[in-house]
Amino acid sequence: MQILEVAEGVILSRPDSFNMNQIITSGQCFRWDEIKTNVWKGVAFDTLLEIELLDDNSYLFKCTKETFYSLWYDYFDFERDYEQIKRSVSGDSFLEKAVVVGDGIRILRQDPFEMLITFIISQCSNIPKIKTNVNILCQKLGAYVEDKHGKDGYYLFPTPKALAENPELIASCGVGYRDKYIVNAARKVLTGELNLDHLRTVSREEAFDALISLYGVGRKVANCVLLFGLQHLDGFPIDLWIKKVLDKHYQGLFDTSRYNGYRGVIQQYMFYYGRTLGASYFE
DNA sequence: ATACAGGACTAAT
DNA sequence: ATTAGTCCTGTA
Repeated sequence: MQILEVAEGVILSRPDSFNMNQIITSGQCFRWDEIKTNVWKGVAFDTLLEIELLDDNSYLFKCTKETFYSLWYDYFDFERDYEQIKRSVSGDSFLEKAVVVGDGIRILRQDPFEMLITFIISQCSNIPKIKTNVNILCQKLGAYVEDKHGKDGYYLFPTPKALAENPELIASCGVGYRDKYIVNAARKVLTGELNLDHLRTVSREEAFDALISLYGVGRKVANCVLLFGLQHLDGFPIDLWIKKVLDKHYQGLFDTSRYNGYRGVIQQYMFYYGRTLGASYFE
Protein backbone atom coordinates (compact mmCIF):
# COMPACT_ATOMS: atom_id res chain seq x y z
CA MET A 1 0.00 0.00 0.00
CA GLN A 2 1.35 3.37 -1.01
CA ILE A 3 1.13 6.08 1.63
CA LEU A 4 1.84 9.71 0.71
CA GLU A 5 2.20 12.72 2.98
CA VAL A 6 0.62 15.94 1.74
CA ALA A 7 -0.21 19.30 3.31
CA GLU A 8 -3.84 18.36 4.10
CA GLY A 9 -2.98 15.01 5.62
CA VAL A 10 -2.04 11.53 4.55
CA ILE A 11 -3.10 9.90 1.30
CA LEU A 12 -3.64 6.21 0.67
CA SER A 13 -3.00 5.96 -3.02
CA ARG A 14 -5.72 3.90 -4.71
CA PRO A 15 -5.61 1.22 -2.01
CA ASP A 16 -6.67 -2.38 -2.44
CA SER A 17 -8.66 -3.85 0.44
CA PHE A 18 -9.82 -0.53 1.81
CA ASN A 19 -13.34 0.74 1.25
CA MET A 20 -14.81 3.08 3.85
CA ASN A 21 -18.37 2.46 2.80
CA GLN A 22 -17.99 -1.29 3.18
CA ILE A 23 -16.13 -0.98 6.46
CA ILE A 24 -18.68 1.22 8.20
CA THR A 25 -21.70 -0.69 6.90
CA SER A 26 -20.32 -4.07 7.92
CA GLY A 27 -21.81 -3.79 11.38
CA GLN A 28 -18.62 -3.57 13.38
CA CYS A 29 -18.61 0.15 14.23
CA PHE A 30 -21.32 2.66 15.08
CA ARG A 31 -19.58 6.01 15.36
CA TRP A 32 -18.79 6.73 11.72
CA ASP A 33 -21.04 8.73 9.41
CA GLU A 34 -20.86 9.78 5.80
CA ILE A 35 -21.33 13.51 6.45
CA LYS A 36 -21.43 14.33 2.75
CA THR A 37 -20.78 12.35 -0.40
CA ASN A 38 -17.46 10.55 -0.09
CA VAL A 39 -16.56 12.22 3.22
CA TRP A 40 -16.70 10.26 6.46
CA LYS A 41 -16.29 11.42 10.02
CA GLY A 42 -15.76 9.30 13.08
CA VAL A 43 -14.37 9.16 16.59
CA ALA A 44 -12.10 6.42 17.85
CA PHE A 45 -10.47 6.34 21.28
CA ASP A 46 -10.03 10.08 21.97
CA THR A 47 -9.59 11.29 18.41
CA LEU A 48 -11.79 12.65 15.64
CA LEU A 49 -10.98 11.96 12.01
CA GLU A 50 -12.30 12.94 8.60
CA ILE A 51 -11.59 10.79 5.59
CA GLU A 52 -12.32 11.79 2.00
CA LEU A 53 -12.46 9.64 -1.10
CA LEU A 54 -10.77 11.62 -3.88
CA ASP A 55 -11.56 11.59 -7.59
CA ASP A 56 -8.74 9.18 -8.40
CA ASN A 57 -10.00 6.64 -5.80
CA SER A 58 -7.34 7.57 -3.30
CA TYR A 59 -8.32 8.24 0.32
CA LEU A 60 -7.28 11.39 2.13
CA PHE A 61 -6.93 11.03 5.91
CA LYS A 62 -7.17 14.55 7.34
CA CYS A 63 -4.64 14.19 10.13
CA THR A 64 -0.93 14.54 10.73
CA LYS A 65 1.34 11.72 9.69
CA GLU A 66 2.22 11.26 13.37
CA THR A 67 -1.41 10.64 14.26
CA PHE A 68 -1.83 8.47 11.21
CA TYR A 69 0.94 6.14 12.23
CA SER A 70 0.39 6.21 15.98
CA LEU A 71 -3.36 5.66 15.84
CA TRP A 72 -5.10 5.13 12.49
CA TYR A 73 -2.60 2.73 11.00
CA ASP A 74 -3.38 0.27 13.77
CA TYR A 75 -7.07 1.13 13.99
CA PHE A 76 -7.60 0.27 10.33
CA ASP A 77 -5.45 -2.83 10.63
CA PHE A 78 -3.16 -1.77 7.78
CA GLU A 79 -0.48 -4.20 8.83
CA ARG A 80 -2.62 -7.19 7.90
CA ASP A 81 -2.50 -8.62 4.38
CA TYR A 82 -6.13 -8.83 3.33
CA GLU A 83 -5.18 -9.70 -0.24
CA GLN A 84 -3.71 -12.94 0.99
CA ILE A 85 -6.79 -13.64 3.10
CA LYS A 86 -9.05 -13.12 0.09
CA ARG A 87 -6.96 -15.47 -2.04
CA SER A 88 -7.24 -18.14 0.64
CA VAL A 89 -10.95 -18.71 0.02
CA SER A 90 -10.21 -20.08 -3.43
CA GLY A 91 -12.39 -23.07 -4.23
CA ASP A 92 -15.30 -21.96 -2.04
CA SER A 93 -17.73 -20.51 -4.55
CA PHE A 94 -19.78 -18.54 -2.03
CA LEU A 95 -16.80 -16.95 -0.34
CA GLU A 96 -15.16 -16.24 -3.68
CA LYS A 97 -18.12 -14.00 -4.48
CA ALA A 98 -18.20 -12.58 -0.96
CA VAL A 99 -14.61 -11.33 -1.11
CA VAL A 100 -15.30 -9.60 -4.41
CA VAL A 101 -18.47 -7.88 -3.19
CA GLY A 102 -16.82 -6.92 0.11
CA ASP A 103 -13.29 -6.50 -1.24
CA GLY A 104 -12.53 -3.43 0.91
CA ILE A 105 -13.64 -4.75 4.29
CA ARG A 106 -11.18 -4.64 7.14
CA ILE A 107 -11.53 -5.55 10.81
CA LEU A 108 -11.16 -2.38 12.85
CA ARG A 109 -9.09 -2.50 16.01
CA GLN A 110 -11.41 -0.65 18.32
CA ASP A 111 -11.48 0.13 22.01
CA PRO A 112 -12.46 -3.05 23.89
CA PHE A 113 -14.62 -1.32 26.50
CA GLU A 114 -16.52 0.56 23.81
CA MET A 115 -17.05 -2.73 21.95
CA LEU A 116 -18.30 -4.47 25.08
CA ILE A 117 -20.91 -1.82 25.85
CA THR A 118 -21.86 -1.25 22.21
CA PHE A 119 -22.49 -4.91 21.50
CA ILE A 120 -24.45 -5.30 24.72
CA ILE A 121 -26.64 -2.52 23.33
CA SER A 122 -26.78 -4.27 19.93
CA GLN A 123 -28.63 -7.32 21.15
CA CYS A 124 -32.04 -7.70 19.59
CA SER A 125 -31.67 -4.33 17.90
CA ASN A 126 -30.70 -2.88 14.53
CA ILE A 127 -27.95 -0.65 13.24
CA PRO A 128 -29.80 2.71 13.13
CA LYS A 129 -31.13 2.18 16.63
CA ILE A 130 -27.75 1.08 17.97
CA LYS A 131 -26.16 4.20 16.52
CA THR A 132 -28.81 6.39 18.10
CA ASN A 133 -28.38 4.73 21.49
CA VAL A 134 -24.58 5.00 21.39
CA ASN A 135 -24.66 8.64 20.31
CA ILE A 136 -27.03 9.57 23.13
CA LEU A 137 -24.85 7.66 25.57
CA CYS A 138 -21.77 9.57 24.43
CA GLN A 139 -23.54 12.93 24.63
CA LYS A 140 -24.90 12.31 28.10
CA LEU A 141 -21.93 10.57 29.66
CA GLY A 142 -18.88 11.06 27.46
CA ALA A 143 -16.27 13.80 27.73
CA TYR A 144 -16.67 16.71 25.34
CA VAL A 145 -13.60 17.57 23.31
CA GLU A 146 -13.30 21.01 21.77
CA ASP A 147 -11.38 21.12 18.56
CA LYS A 148 -8.68 23.74 18.06
CA HIS A 149 -11.02 26.26 16.46
CA GLY A 150 -13.53 26.14 19.27
CA LYS A 151 -16.24 24.60 17.15
CA ASP A 152 -17.01 21.21 15.73
CA GLY A 153 -16.37 19.54 19.05
CA TYR A 154 -17.16 15.90 19.67
CA TYR A 155 -17.96 13.47 22.46
CA LEU A 156 -15.82 10.55 23.53
CA PHE A 157 -17.23 7.19 24.43
CA PRO A 158 -17.99 7.18 28.18
CA THR A 159 -15.42 5.78 30.58
CA PRO A 160 -16.18 2.76 32.79
CA LYS A 161 -16.38 5.13 35.75
CA ALA A 162 -18.94 7.38 34.08
CA LEU A 163 -21.16 4.44 33.18
CA ALA A 164 -20.78 2.69 36.53
CA GLU A 165 -21.75 5.80 38.48
CA ASN A 166 -24.73 6.99 36.42
CA PRO A 167 -27.21 4.14 36.08
CA GLU A 168 -30.18 6.52 35.93
CA LEU A 169 -28.69 8.40 32.97
CA ILE A 170 -28.07 5.14 31.11
CA ALA A 171 -31.70 4.19 31.55
CA SER A 172 -32.63 7.44 29.78
CA CYS A 173 -30.61 6.61 26.67
CA GLY A 174 -33.25 4.35 25.16
CA VAL A 175 -31.31 1.14 25.74
CA GLY A 176 -34.26 -0.49 27.47
CA TYR A 177 -33.68 -3.62 29.52
CA ARG A 178 -30.00 -3.59 28.60
CA ASP A 179 -29.30 -0.74 31.05
CA LYS A 180 -28.56 -3.09 33.92
CA TYR A 181 -26.17 -5.12 31.75
CA ILE A 182 -24.26 -1.94 30.91
CA VAL A 183 -23.98 -0.79 34.51
CA ASN A 184 -22.86 -4.22 35.65
CA ALA A 185 -20.20 -4.52 32.94
CA ALA A 186 -18.90 -1.01 33.62
CA ARG A 187 -18.62 -1.76 37.33
CA LYS A 188 -16.69 -4.97 36.69
CA VAL A 189 -14.24 -3.09 34.48
CA LEU A 190 -13.96 -0.19 36.91
CA THR A 191 -13.10 -2.43 39.85
CA GLY A 192 -10.64 -4.41 37.79
CA GLU A 193 -12.61 -7.61 38.20
CA LEU A 194 -12.66 -7.67 34.41
CA ASN A 195 -9.37 -6.56 32.88
CA LEU A 196 -9.91 -6.05 29.16
CA ASP A 197 -6.27 -5.25 28.42
CA HIS A 198 -5.32 -8.52 30.02
CA LEU A 199 -7.83 -10.41 27.89
CA ARG A 200 -5.96 -9.27 24.82
CA THR A 201 -2.95 -11.28 25.94
CA VAL A 202 -4.64 -14.54 26.94
CA SER A 203 -6.07 -17.29 24.76
CA ARG A 204 -9.31 -16.69 22.91
CA GLU A 205 -11.02 -19.39 24.97
CA GLU A 206 -10.00 -17.78 28.25
CA ALA A 207 -11.05 -14.32 27.06
CA PHE A 208 -14.35 -15.73 25.80
CA ASP A 209 -15.11 -17.37 29.15
CA ALA A 210 -14.36 -14.15 31.01
CA LEU A 211 -16.70 -12.18 28.74
CA ILE A 212 -19.67 -14.53 28.86
CA SER A 213 -19.44 -14.63 32.64
CA LEU A 214 -20.82 -11.08 32.52
CA TYR A 215 -24.54 -10.68 33.08
CA GLY A 216 -26.19 -10.00 29.74
CA VAL A 217 -23.23 -11.10 27.61
CA GLY A 218 -23.66 -14.29 25.61
CA ARG A 219 -21.75 -16.01 22.82
CA LYS A 220 -22.67 -13.60 20.07
CA VAL A 221 -21.72 -10.43 21.97
CA ALA A 222 -18.59 -12.04 23.41
CA ASN A 223 -17.36 -13.03 19.95
CA CYS A 224 -17.95 -9.50 18.66
CA VAL A 225 -15.87 -8.07 21.50
CA LEU A 226 -13.13 -10.61 20.83
CA LEU A 227 -13.06 -9.81 17.14
CA PHE A 228 -13.49 -6.05 17.06
CA GLY A 229 -11.97 -5.04 20.39
CA LEU A 230 -9.41 -7.60 21.45
CA GLN A 231 -7.77 -8.63 18.18
CA HIS A 232 -8.74 -12.24 18.68
CA LEU A 233 -9.28 -12.69 14.95
CA ASP A 234 -10.63 -16.19 15.39
CA GLY A 235 -13.80 -14.84 17.01
CA PHE A 236 -16.67 -16.03 14.83
CA PRO A 237 -19.93 -14.34 15.87
CA ILE A 238 -22.93 -16.22 14.55
CA ASP A 239 -25.85 -13.90 14.11
CA LEU A 240 -28.97 -13.90 12.00
CA TRP A 241 -27.19 -13.32 8.69
CA ILE A 242 -24.41 -15.79 9.31
CA LYS A 243 -27.03 -18.37 10.26
CA LYS A 244 -28.83 -17.79 6.97
CA VAL A 245 -25.62 -18.20 4.99
CA LEU A 246 -24.51 -21.30 6.85
CA ASP A 247 -27.91 -22.94 6.47
CA LYS A 248 -28.23 -22.23 2.77
CA HIS A 249 -24.70 -22.79 1.52
CA TYR A 250 -23.03 -25.06 4.04
CA GLN A 251 -25.88 -27.25 5.33
CA GLY A 252 -25.32 -25.58 8.69
CA LEU A 253 -21.82 -27.03 8.94
CA PHE A 254 -19.05 -24.64 8.05
CA ASP A 255 -15.55 -25.95 8.61
CA THR A 256 -13.60 -22.97 9.90
CA SER A 257 -10.36 -24.86 10.52
CA ARG A 258 -9.13 -23.90 7.08
CA TYR A 259 -9.13 -20.28 8.22
CA ASN A 260 -7.46 -20.68 11.59
CA GLY A 261 -6.01 -17.42 12.77
CA TYR A 262 -8.42 -15.20 10.87
CA ARG A 263 -11.81 -16.90 10.97
CA GLY A 264 -13.43 -13.64 12.07
CA VAL A 265 -12.33 -11.92 8.87
CA ILE A 266 -14.02 -14.64 6.85
CA GLN A 267 -17.11 -14.17 8.98
CA GLN A 268 -17.13 -10.49 8.12
CA TYR A 269 -17.04 -11.11 4.36
CA MET A 270 -19.80 -13.67 4.82
CA PHE A 271 -21.92 -11.28 6.85
CA TYR A 272 -21.50 -8.39 4.46
CA TYR A 273 -22.29 -10.43 1.37
CA GLY A 274 -25.24 -12.10 3.08
CA ARG A 275 -26.74 -8.71 3.85
CA THR A 276 -26.28 -7.42 0.31
CA LEU A 277 -28.14 -10.49 -0.95
CA GLY A 278 -31.08 -9.58 1.29
CA ALA A 279 -33.56 -11.66 3.20
CA SER A 280 -35.55 -12.69 0.13
CA TYR A 281 -32.53 -14.50 -1.28
CA PHE A 282 -32.55 -16.90 1.65
CA GLU A 283 -36.24 -17.81 1.50
C1' DA B 1 -51.92 -2.66 15.53
C1' DT B 2 -48.84 -6.44 16.62
C1' DA B 3 -44.70 -8.23 15.09
C1' DC B 4 -40.02 -7.83 14.63
C1' DA B 5 -34.98 -6.42 15.14
C1' DG B 6 -27.29 -8.23 14.37
C1' DG B 7 -29.51 -11.79 22.22
C1' DA B 8 -29.54 -13.35 26.79
C1' DC B 9 -31.73 -14.88 30.95
C1' DT B 10 -34.57 -18.00 33.34
C1' DA B 11 -37.32 -21.78 34.09
C1' DA B 12 -39.06 -25.47 32.35
C1' DT B 13 -38.59 -30.14 29.82
C1' DA C 1 -29.15 -30.31 25.34
C1' DT C 2 -33.30 -27.74 23.62
C1' DT C 3 -37.14 -24.76 23.92
C1' DA C 4 -40.73 -21.06 25.28
C1' DG C 5 -41.60 -16.79 27.61
C1' DT C 6 -39.75 -12.47 28.99
C1' DC C 7 -37.12 -8.28 28.78
C1' DC C 8 -37.22 -2.18 26.57
C1' DT C 9 -37.94 0.45 22.55
C1' DG C 10 -38.13 2.30 17.81
C1' DT C 11 -39.83 1.12 13.48
C1' DA C 12 -43.09 -0.60 9.88
